[in-house]
Amino acid sequence: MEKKLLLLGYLLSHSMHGYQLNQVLQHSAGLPITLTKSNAYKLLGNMETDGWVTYREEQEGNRPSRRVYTVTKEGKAVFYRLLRENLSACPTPEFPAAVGLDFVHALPVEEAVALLEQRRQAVEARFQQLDTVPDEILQSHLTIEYLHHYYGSELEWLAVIIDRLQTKD
Amino acid sequence: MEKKLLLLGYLLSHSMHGYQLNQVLQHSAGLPITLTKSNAYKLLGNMETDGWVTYREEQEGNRPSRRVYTVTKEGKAVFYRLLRENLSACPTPEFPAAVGLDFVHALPVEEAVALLEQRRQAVEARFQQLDTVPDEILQSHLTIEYLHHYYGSELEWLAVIIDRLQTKD
DNA sequence: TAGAGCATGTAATATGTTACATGATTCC
DNA sequence: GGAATCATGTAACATATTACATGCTCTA
Repeated sequence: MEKKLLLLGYLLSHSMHGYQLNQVLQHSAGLPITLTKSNAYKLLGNMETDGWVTYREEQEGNRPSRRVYTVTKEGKAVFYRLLRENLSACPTPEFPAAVGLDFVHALPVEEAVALLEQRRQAVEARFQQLDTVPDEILQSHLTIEYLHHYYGSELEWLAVIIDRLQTKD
Repeated sequence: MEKKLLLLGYLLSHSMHGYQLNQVLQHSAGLPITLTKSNAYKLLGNMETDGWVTYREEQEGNRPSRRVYTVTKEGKAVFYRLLRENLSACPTPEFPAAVGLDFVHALPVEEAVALLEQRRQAVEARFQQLDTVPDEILQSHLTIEYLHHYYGSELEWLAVIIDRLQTKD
């Protein structure tokens, strides 16, 4: 449902066609969930069947025709319902990256440290990327600020853990 | 794959049957990913087919017989491969709960604040739960420490945001 | 004797990813 | 002339959840 909430939210502020949406989704590294191209198309199709959105066929010159989606009245109602649910509850986050942590001790300390150091760099890269987002965009996009905050605290934590592993050695 | 890594990791330290595993999974609120009962059974079945684990049928008294799973040599090799991958890379976390943040402004400020306040309490509850885990368990379970750290920083952030929304009013 | 616990699973459904298909247009 | 871009999607597969089925045992 969160993916539909995301789509409805975007479409409410600007009517868009699928391709355009995908560009938004791909180029912003600041998304809190994954949404792939083909899945976005499928979800748009589903929401259209359910009457949450409608589209009008549009064509610019001889370009392939495209479907510009607009949220219907029912869709808008659904959006508000989903939004309220999403804000008040706390759908549990998934941290696949944390699964290995419980088993670090299965590896020799130096190797574990080296691997985590690699990870630190990967996280650092993502953090930097979010760091370059201009302030005026940050203000209207709380999720980016959220992720920025998350990756920052992640980096701190990783440093602590790496350090702890090393000094225990 | 992370779920299989999780299962292999658990089974390497103690051979277990499915039911026992599920008890571990359910009662520890400190898991970084979701793993439901029927999915665990299915994954065990798959891993058995792939030769990563074997089981021996066991029976206590007249209780329903159970399958005690043990990791094979191949399974162990897979475990180490998955563990190295998991530690060095950083599979992106999913934050379904953050999706709504970008759209808070679609609601009247007071309502948004009230909803987020509700969320804060939900997060607080989870945090408290992790907070009661005794230190000796924390030490051998980095993921719990990880989640504890995460929910803590989440609470701080929520407080800041709620405050910001209110004072902008 | 009724209900909770033990122990396994299946069937139906939902959700999501990957790779592929199409065919025009624009840019180099 | 060839590659990238525009724009849509489908088919096959992978993954996961929900609800249900079974049948025994132990406890109140």
